Amino acid sequence: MKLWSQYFIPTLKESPADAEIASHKLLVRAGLVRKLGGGLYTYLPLGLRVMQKLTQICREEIERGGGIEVSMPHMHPAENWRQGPRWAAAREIMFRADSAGDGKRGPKEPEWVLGPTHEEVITPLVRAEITSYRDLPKNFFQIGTKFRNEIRPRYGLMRAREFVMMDAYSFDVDDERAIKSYFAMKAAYEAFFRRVGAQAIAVEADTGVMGGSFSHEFMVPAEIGDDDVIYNEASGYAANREKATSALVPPDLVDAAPAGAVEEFATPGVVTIAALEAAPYAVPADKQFKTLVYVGDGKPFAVILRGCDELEEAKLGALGFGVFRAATPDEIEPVMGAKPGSLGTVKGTIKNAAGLAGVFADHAIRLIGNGTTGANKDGFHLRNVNVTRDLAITKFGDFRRVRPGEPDPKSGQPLQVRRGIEVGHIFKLGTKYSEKYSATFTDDQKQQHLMVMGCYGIGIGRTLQAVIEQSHDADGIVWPWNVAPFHVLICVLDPQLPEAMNLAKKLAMAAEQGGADVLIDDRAERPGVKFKDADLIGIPLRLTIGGKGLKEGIVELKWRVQKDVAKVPLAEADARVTAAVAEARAKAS
RNA sequence: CGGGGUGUAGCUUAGCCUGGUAGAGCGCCUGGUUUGGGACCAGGAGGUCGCAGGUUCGAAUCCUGUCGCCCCGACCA
Repeated sequence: MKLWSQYFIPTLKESPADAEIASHKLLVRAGLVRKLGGGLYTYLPLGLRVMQKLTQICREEIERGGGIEVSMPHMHPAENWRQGPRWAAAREIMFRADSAGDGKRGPKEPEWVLGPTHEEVITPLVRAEITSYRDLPKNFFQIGTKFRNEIRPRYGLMRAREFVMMDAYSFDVDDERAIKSYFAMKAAYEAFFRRVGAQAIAVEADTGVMGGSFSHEFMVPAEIGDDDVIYNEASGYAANREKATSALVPPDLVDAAPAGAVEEFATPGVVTIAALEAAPYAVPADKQFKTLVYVGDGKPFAVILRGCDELEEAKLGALGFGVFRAATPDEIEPVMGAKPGSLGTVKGTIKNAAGLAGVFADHAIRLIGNGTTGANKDGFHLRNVNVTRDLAITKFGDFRRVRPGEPDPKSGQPLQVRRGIEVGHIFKLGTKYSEKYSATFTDDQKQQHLMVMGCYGIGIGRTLQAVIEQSHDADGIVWPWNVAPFHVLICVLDPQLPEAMNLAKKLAMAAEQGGADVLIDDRAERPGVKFKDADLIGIPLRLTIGGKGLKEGIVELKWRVQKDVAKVPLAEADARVTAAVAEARAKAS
């Protein structure tokens, strides 16, 4: 039981100037957090209590899913990362943690980094400690602070530089068991989000810099989300935009017959899809081959799409380059023979074909038939271009961005889009890390094998904010029971009356007996202030004790989610409170 | 990192264009009247106008630089 007057809940009437979205405003107004700097937040008592509840529920569910809790350092020797598979890509988001020193030490390579996740720590640990198949599987997890140098922290806790995350790492003897571990974690995530009152859906996702073979993201649908979820309600298909695909190209597609030989024609000044669509050329965008040049691990490569399609850059990750980026015009010309706008991949037209790491074609270009593409000669294009006959293609793949309305790959129904907040992510990693760190075990045939890994993350702070985003009204937060900082708020309107405070404490004890956390508002404030604050901080159950009610012989009982107030005779108050708490707990479990 | 915006009291802000005593509301302190949905009256404290330089008789205001913060883009839990 806490007394408001002796606690610390600094609520605000006005929204802070730097908050844009509802949940961010409420985080600050309800006294949950205060900002230190961009993406850095102090958790005030109320915010901390919610974090602790989220953490405990997370711990329980991950343990139920097979997790074993550990705690790894936040600061890592950079050497661990240099040995790992993603130093080049990951160092971008890492903070160095050098000695503050006196400035006389001279510049050095970073000696330590602040951990953005912990594959680079757990894998060497497991390598050293686990060598036998008898000790597998193992799944280690921790709940703690992560550091990422986000280019743009945003929306309060939504994208922070320092944030609390549950991260877990599974080690298995083979792929099949690893998939089992993966789905055990998926089930644990579903249980976690259900218990904390967040409606999160699992969607297929890109593996990104983590690497690995497949993954799911857990998304909380919200307008302010950073990610697009592509889905079809009926078929159950749901994927992150970066991963989403569609059944645009029928599996039984037969390539159109060539209409004639490839033919060059002059297109002075035409360097865009739109310009080629216009008169006098009049080539529809879906009959154009669009050629983009990227640089992967230092070497250029080409990507071909239909003119009407957009590249989904994240899908290039499937090509296996450590890092990649769009090539600059200066890098393109020496290889292709022309500037962007006149590029193509017709055999024999590429100036230095050997200089390319490959030509990767999106499946959808097969829909083009006799199309048009750049001649690798500024001011010229080629027509009657056919995919199989004419183009130099290393490999086909899915590189285009899907559009709403396209057929869903599961059922052929039209796809839809909605925004979501990514609150969790699970990856089946495979052996990417175990290989680098030689994390092997001996099987019962005395054979050495690489451990098969998975890794898993839940953004605890982000989940907190997602819950608020999903559960609030015009007056404030509406906490789900299981994560509410307190379950019961007893508003004592006349705290100077001893009988009022005595009753409050008696009811508080009854509620606590029933397993509720209780806050008593004993401040010498006017009732209006107390009610406004009560709604703002969103405690699920409110009891009101006033001098007026006491004369009538009643206390009031009100749920945050409901409008109506129940007047409870004093004689029944204990029992009613106990019953209400029991009912809420039962509903929430 | 590219584009846009912004920085004035603990918080929300006016003033800046057109240079001349820095103003309000909330909050805070004192006293009084109030007391069931953010009370009222009286009094009071609190600001080197982000920082540095420049122009000027004079700069919150104009100029340059710099730092912080916010938003849009690429990235992530």
